[in-house]
Amino acid sequence: MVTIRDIAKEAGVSVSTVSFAFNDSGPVAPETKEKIFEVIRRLNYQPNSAARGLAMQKTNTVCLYTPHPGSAFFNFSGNSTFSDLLQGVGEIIDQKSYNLLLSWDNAREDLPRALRLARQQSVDGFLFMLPSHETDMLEELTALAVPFVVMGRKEDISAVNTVDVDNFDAAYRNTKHLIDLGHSRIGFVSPGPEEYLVCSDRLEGYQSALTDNDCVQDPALVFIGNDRQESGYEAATAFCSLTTPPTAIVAGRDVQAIGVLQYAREHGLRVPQDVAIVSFEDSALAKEYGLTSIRTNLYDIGRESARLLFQIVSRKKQRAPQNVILPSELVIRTSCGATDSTDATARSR
Amino acid sequence: MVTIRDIAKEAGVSVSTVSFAFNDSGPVAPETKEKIFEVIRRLNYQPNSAARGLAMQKTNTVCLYTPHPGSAFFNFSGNSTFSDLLQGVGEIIDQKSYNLLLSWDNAREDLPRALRLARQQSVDGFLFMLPSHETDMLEELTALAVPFVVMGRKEDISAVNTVDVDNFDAAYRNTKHLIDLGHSRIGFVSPGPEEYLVCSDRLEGYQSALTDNDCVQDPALVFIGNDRQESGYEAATAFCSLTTPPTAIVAGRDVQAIGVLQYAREHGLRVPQDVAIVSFEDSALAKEYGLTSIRTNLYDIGRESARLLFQIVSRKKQRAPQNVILPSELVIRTSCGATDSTDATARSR
DNA sequence: CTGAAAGCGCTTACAG
DNA sequence: CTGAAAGCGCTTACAG
Repeated sequence: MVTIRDIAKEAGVSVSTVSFAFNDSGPVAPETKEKIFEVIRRLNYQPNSAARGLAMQKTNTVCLYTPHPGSAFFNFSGNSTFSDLLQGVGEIIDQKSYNLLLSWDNAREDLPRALRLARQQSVDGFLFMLPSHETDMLEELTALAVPFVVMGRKEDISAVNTVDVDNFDAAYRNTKHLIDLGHSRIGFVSPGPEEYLVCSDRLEGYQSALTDNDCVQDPALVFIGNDRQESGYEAATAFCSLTTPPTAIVAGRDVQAIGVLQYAREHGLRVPQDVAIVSFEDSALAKEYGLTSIRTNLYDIGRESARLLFQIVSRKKQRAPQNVILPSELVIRTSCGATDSTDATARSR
Repeated sequence: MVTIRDIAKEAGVSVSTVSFAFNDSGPVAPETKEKIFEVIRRLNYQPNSAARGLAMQKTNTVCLYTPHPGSAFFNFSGNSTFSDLLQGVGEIIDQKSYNLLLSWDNAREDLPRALRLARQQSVDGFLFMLPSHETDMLEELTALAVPFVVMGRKEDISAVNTVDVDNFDAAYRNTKHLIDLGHSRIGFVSPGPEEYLVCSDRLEGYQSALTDNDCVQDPALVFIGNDRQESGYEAATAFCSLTTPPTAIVAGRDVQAIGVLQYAREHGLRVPQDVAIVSFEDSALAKEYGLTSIRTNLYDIGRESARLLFQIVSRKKQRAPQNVILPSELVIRTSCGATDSTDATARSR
């Protein structure tokens, strides 16, 4: 491989001059600079990143830390989760010309991978996509003064940087919206297992809205779903087998809402007249099926997290951690009955 | 951060001895070693990766190079593509304790990102997930003697290392299977745009099977679909509006097959009696819906590619490139009519 | 504007 | 078995 010395020799200048020219970090005479760049281009020179990193104490790469790729969480919010998130993160990474290290925990190892990477100074910062708390790790990272931001939790561990949509609030608003439309018996489909913060937050938001508005809190009206359309269908089946079925359903994610719609269609239930539906995500599906849904975009979370991380990385001195709450927007369509609705099921496909 | 000198000082030995002990790369007296490790543990020492990389000329990271995260290709084979692939790659990466750099092309830059990374010696090798040929880049990489393997193409550019399932063969067998069952008018739903090798290979396999067996080749029987269930539904709609609809359909991917099933159910067509269906992927969906499908697992491709890459990376001298073709298996279920079929639509949900 | 030199934190012959 | 020293390829004060 071609090194800076090769360039210096070929251009007849010193190594430092080449460095100054290449990085535009020192005064170099125009003609000298020109000559140097001619050689650089001719030899396809690129500075060795390890050498540069060592000298500058900087890697130019950030680590996106996720649960194991095979885990359910990885694909958590439906089809596009991770790729949406990645797109948001990638946009900023691109912009900054950084590298992205993708890492996850390895059961075989004692030391969390992120900690090792931090101690090795392999990356300049971390973006965490954590299914649950890992307080110890985050504390050590803080102690080491390694920049990081946690994505997708609303917990006010105000000691760390976080970016999230307020899932509690989103669920609260979703539910409240149905209540305002006159519903009081409302079913809830959890987007996934309760261990996930997203899920418990949404559940709690739903419950609080009910409580605050003196509505029934029936455990039979809560169904733990997953990322498959089927789970929405199953939830609807369960709800409708009750003596008093709910008149409205809060689906934890758009695919589940589709499952509910399917059930409704197959069983001659009109939406929203017989059952009103609201959902989360506002994915392409929501648009297609006329679902009222709350926009909780992982793309935004990815982008804002990355932005925040770069802010921290580039700051010299420590600052108080930031807790970014992304606005979520209730997008009203036909499935909830708030508009002078054409029947949503009629849209079929 | 704690350096090797800190350890040496604290343990009262030289820096080289610490290095020998830590890496088990030289003779160290047992007591010395013990003392050293005590200090290492106490101070949470991990060698600086840039320094180590510079000294050893090795980064311990490989790059998974993909189209831009936002691109359609990224999510190409349906829901789980990338995460499946990643799981396969991740498994091997974990095993080798390597790092994974995720990279993609940036429209704003002239130089392909992979080339820059290679020249910078930022990674030890590449895993390419390319939608199309990038011959120039691959050639320079070869010239630079940078190890890489290309995933997901069957082109016999035998000059580079590749890993793929034989999509042509898979489509051929899928189609032949239907022909053997007595069908001669067979529709084909492309899994995506024809520019993608996967798609053109599958299309050609389908066409060859028809030609070899004297079946009709009707352009109206080829529908270009995408990664959505709807495209299967639309294909079925198009096919059934023909004067002579096909009696069997080769769906380019499982979700499309589901779309076809849905159409069949809604229009009272029995599967496989009225229309037989075969598909690709053998995803969880195929199992659930009793689809006959060809197993073309991206998990396998990821795993085998990573394995091959590590083989190359660890080899000292260059060897002739390998072209790995992964076996694909035709999994017969009820949708094709080969078994004494219970009606596949009856399974509904 | 330019260059010689120290230093980033490791590894690895080479002596002892 | 142990240590002093060179070297990996950069950057960056410091002199000139």
